[in-house]
Amino acid sequence: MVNGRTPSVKDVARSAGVSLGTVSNVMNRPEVVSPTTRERVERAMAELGFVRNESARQLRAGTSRTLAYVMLDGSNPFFHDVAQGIELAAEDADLSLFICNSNGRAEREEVHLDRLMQQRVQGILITPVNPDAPHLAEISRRGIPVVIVDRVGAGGLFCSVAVDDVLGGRIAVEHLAEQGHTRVAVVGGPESIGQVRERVEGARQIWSELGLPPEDLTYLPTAGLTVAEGRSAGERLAGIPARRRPTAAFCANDLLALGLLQQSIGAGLRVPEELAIVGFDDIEFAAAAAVPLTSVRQPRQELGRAAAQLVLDEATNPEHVHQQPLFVPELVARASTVVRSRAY
Amino acid sequence: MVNGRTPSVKDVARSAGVSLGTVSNVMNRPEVVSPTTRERVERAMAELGFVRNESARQLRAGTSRTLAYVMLDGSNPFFHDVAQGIELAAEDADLSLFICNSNGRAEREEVHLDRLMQQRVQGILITPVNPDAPHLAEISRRGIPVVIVDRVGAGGLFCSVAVDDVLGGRIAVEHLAEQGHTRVAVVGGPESIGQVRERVEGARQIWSELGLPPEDLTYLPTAGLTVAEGRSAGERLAGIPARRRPTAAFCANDLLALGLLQQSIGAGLRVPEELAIVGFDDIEFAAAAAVPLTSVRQPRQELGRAAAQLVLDEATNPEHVHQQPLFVPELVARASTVVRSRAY
DNA sequence: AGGGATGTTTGAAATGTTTCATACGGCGTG
DNA sequence: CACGCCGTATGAAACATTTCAAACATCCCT
Repeated sequence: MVNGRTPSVKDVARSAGVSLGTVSNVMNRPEVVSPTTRERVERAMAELGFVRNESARQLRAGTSRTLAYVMLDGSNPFFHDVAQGIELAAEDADLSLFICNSNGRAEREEVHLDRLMQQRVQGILITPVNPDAPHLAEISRRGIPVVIVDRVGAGGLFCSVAVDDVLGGRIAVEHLAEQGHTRVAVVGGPESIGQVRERVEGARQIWSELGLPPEDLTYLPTAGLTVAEGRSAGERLAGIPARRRPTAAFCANDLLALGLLQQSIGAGLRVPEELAIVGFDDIEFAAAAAVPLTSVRQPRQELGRAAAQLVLDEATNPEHVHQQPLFVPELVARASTVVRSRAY
Repeated sequence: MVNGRTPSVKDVARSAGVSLGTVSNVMNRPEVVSPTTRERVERAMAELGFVRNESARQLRAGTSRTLAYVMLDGSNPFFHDVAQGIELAAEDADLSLFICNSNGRAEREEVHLDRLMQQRVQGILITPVNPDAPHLAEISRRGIPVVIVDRVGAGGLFCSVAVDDVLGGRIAVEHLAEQGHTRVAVVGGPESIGQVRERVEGARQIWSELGLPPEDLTYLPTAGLTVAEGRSAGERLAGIPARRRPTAAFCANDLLALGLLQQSIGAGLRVPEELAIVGFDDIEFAAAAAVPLTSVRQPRQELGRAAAQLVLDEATNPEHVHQQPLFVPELVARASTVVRSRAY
């Protein structure tokens, strides 16, 4: 604090009457320095208000102490739950977590990845706009561990942690069929989003396996996975004549489902009696909706935690081999599909 | 890429047949280098796959290119909207944003702040557990700009950006009184949270100014600002005999309000006829609830953006003076307080 | 007394940038 | 032809750490 400049190891060394190396040892290998000098150095640090300069440390040591997560959609609580899981794992490993948000835009994603490379982060977790984008492979080739979250990376190039989205679509629609529904809407889009494609695919699979006519599974495309899009899908649904209208809807995520739910109730439809609704992700607000939402649960935090562990393994274990664990989704039935007396 | 090591300016210089300084100039002052050499250098960079080492840059230049936001509660979408506003401002200034989450725990907050100091971030935005904590002042004294978000910093030590919480409490309860309610519950806690104290205070103020008897304003304390706590408050509310039970509730934030709404509807109460509900923050899920929630709106993104601008001003403008702008909250009336025919 | 062995401290080198004073090379002018 | 000027390019120093071989001190053992 002497002359405005923030003190460096050199200042601490001078003030404690030891050499540079000793100060460094106090910070990094306290066991090799004698208790008395260690204490002297520590006192000097406290007096001067010394704060280690992480840039210098990293430059010399060559290793950074941060992970990064690039999430796909900051307005979807699902991704924050994933981030929370990553954060917990990072905390255990004494690392910081840098959180970025691409908002679904490839060019934002690339800007963030560029910066992260410049920072030489230890590893990158990402829910990518497009898991096949060449820059991801490029980063990995450079030796920075990359783990894909909530998607399966193509060709085994990366580790990835995901839920079986096809299976998720299957169990959602199977549940609706079990409830006796024979006309079902599938709501989601755009199809450029892999998760959407697979969930819809799962719905179609089970529908045909159940021997139900394909024309009774109506696909309602949306321009995004937001509450507003859900409402708009609801309007389109309401426009279908009642006798042909689906009696149930499977939405590709919970935001859509919440929007659909709100619009339908507002339009006077009873849920689930006139329209049953299933979402996907099981975010906290699904259970908290006024008609609690049936949803396909992903283990959100666990997904993040597992991904973080993989990235750390890749960063530290020379014998690391890429893995692509698939979690099994689970249907959580609530009032939006089950008439009151039978719920729980 | 030659021998595994990532290439440095030196490698680029050698490969392009120029000196170190020239390569640096290409990156930092392209206008002083002749077009032909510039192009040669750029080609070399591309060929080698050069990525600038930010640690080294920062060490030498003394200035980092990141801001940080330490948020109070990662599970509340409100703070993510604030973060989004900060991010937009950071993007304009070509800075990265480091997002941390203290989860309301002072010791986590301190760990994060420590790390941020070590990184020598350009500025810190924070919604603190306790705005009077001495370490905040200490950081500021060291020359790192600190801006308090969503609270007013004590004693004008920092810049801060907030909404007038007392006023927010006033307009919420005034609105309920206008709707004819004469028994109102105020739901929120713990009182260690400043925002809660002030919102409750505002409610009390207007209640007494309206000449209503204090015993008809029931304070229902909660242990946190979560959906679950809102449900629990709902149970306690339902336990009050109908003729003494409040006919309206003002919740200290939207998560509480959503929980209360859900519990009440589940218990068969009609909203708003039997129980009117007002929340605070106006998060996106407030409007999306099955009974859209009346809420006191905070300009969430704007809050973040303004805070970022203040921190940047403090970081770059030597004549900076601390400011504490207070935004004016605004009541957004929806169906949870206004009977259908009158809503909008 | 000599010789390890052990435990602690030292000092210099190295990390990858940016900065800045200096050198260089033409070119127009006097 | 010498001079000064201007646009470019150079190279060494500086930034704050970590690392590591070497020096030093102490003690024990023969």
